[in-house]
Amino acid sequence: MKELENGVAVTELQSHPVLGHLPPELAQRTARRARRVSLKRGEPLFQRGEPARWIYMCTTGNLKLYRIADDGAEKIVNLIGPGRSFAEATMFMPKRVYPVHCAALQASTLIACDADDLVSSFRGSPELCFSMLGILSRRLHEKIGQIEALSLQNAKMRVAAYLLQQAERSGNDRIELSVSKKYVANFLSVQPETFSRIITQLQEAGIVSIAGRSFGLLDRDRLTGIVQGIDTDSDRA
Amino acid sequence: MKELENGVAVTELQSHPVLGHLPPELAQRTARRARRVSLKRGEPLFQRGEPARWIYMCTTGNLKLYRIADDGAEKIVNLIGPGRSFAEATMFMPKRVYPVHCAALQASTLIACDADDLVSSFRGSPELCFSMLGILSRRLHEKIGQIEALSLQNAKMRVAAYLLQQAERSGNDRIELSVSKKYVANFLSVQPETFSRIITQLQEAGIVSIAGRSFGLLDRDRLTGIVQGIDTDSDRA
DNA sequence: CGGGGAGTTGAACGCAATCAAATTTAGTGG
DNA sequence: CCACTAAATTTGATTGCGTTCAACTCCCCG
Repeated sequence: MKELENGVAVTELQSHPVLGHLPPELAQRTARRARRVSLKRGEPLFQRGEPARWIYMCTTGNLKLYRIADDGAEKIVNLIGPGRSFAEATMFMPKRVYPVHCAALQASTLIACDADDLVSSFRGSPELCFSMLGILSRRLHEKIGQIEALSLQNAKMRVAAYLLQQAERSGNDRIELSVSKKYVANFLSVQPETFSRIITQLQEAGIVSIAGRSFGLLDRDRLTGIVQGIDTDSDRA
Repeated sequence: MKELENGVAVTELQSHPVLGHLPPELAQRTARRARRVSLKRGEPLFQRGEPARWIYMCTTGNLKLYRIADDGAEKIVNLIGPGRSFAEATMFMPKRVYPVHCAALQASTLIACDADDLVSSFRGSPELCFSMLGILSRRLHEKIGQIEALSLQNAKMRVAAYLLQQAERSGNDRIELSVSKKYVANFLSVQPETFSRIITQLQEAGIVSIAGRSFGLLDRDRLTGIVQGIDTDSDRA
């Protein structure tokens, strides 16, 4: 991990989901105490259980937040891309440690903000607290969605739902995976082989087109149907 | 749903995870605007998507928070018993609606607090915000744990982990399910049949004793071993 | 007593994991 | 920029865990 110069431009904090709302003076101080961090591909940022001294925002690259089972198996809980912040929730936990591991999937750059300093900023500002409460409840909601998906949907449904979600995000019918299929598969709790089989199956059914990490949505309706359990394909010669 | 008299005793709010910290005057007002609600077995409290006008604390009985898939399958996201509060996160969501359904598993009584009123109380109090932030981050953490468990652990591991967790909670080696096995099974994302098979298997291996909804932990170490993937039983004649 | 839900047990099926291997792609160092 | 190596992806074959379907018992409560 390389820590570059201390301090970042105040304007850079503007795009932060939470810190964008800091009043000018606090934004100043926070920016001054912030650090820019750059990670090489595969390099870890922090370990689970480690004291959470910093909270982060990704500026370039991609990261994974993950857990490791006793047998060494890895489960990606979230994939983080540019503009996304993470680890803020640690600031408010009784035991202030990271609840997951974090590592870079590609060379990445981040902005790190001092947690202790921010906590004191929050103490004085109900507005800030509210935007943070909003973010946390949104994430909680998101996790409930993930749990539901894992429990009620089979692999094909989860993949279909993911593709729809990604298309939603980009606005058009093109999907560009920012990380390798292997990691997307893990995030969806599916083996890479299974993921591969499912997307080729979707391609053969004319529902999507695939070119490396680029996907094209050809038939959004049938994809929606799959998510809803109305699976009318794949059963042909 | 039966709504009894308006207002509850201030002392009752003391035991609330969040509202226990309200300053005296606010506690007064909140208690006055609160309602006591009683539900019959099976009766719904709210639906997913419904405007979240109230937040709740369970005083007696048991409730389920759940989602419903398109095919009608139900997934319990949380089981709520006496002393546990829920739905607070809705207060801070951009769209203030319940993200899950809620229904009573047994005749239950609850205390309902007015959400709008509370939000304004929070606006003035960073301390309250902080305790709420603490609760939400804790729940977020908890959900991450559930996701990890669903992805990395098989059915037997999840059951074993649940038993250990329940024993942890009660402090001794006795576990008393407060709801029927059916619901526990659903919460663990396992079919009732599978749950039944697993616990009889654990019983035959001498790891637990079962009497209805009462369990006794006979061999905590081997149970821990199962969670960690070191499964040395069940493979015998 | 009778009805219904809860729980258990048995049998068969099917989805997705696992194992194995071939092929393509991406990353790295010279 | 090329060559080399490691990683990613795909395809095929096989296995097994947990679901599903079905039948039966138990027990609580009306």
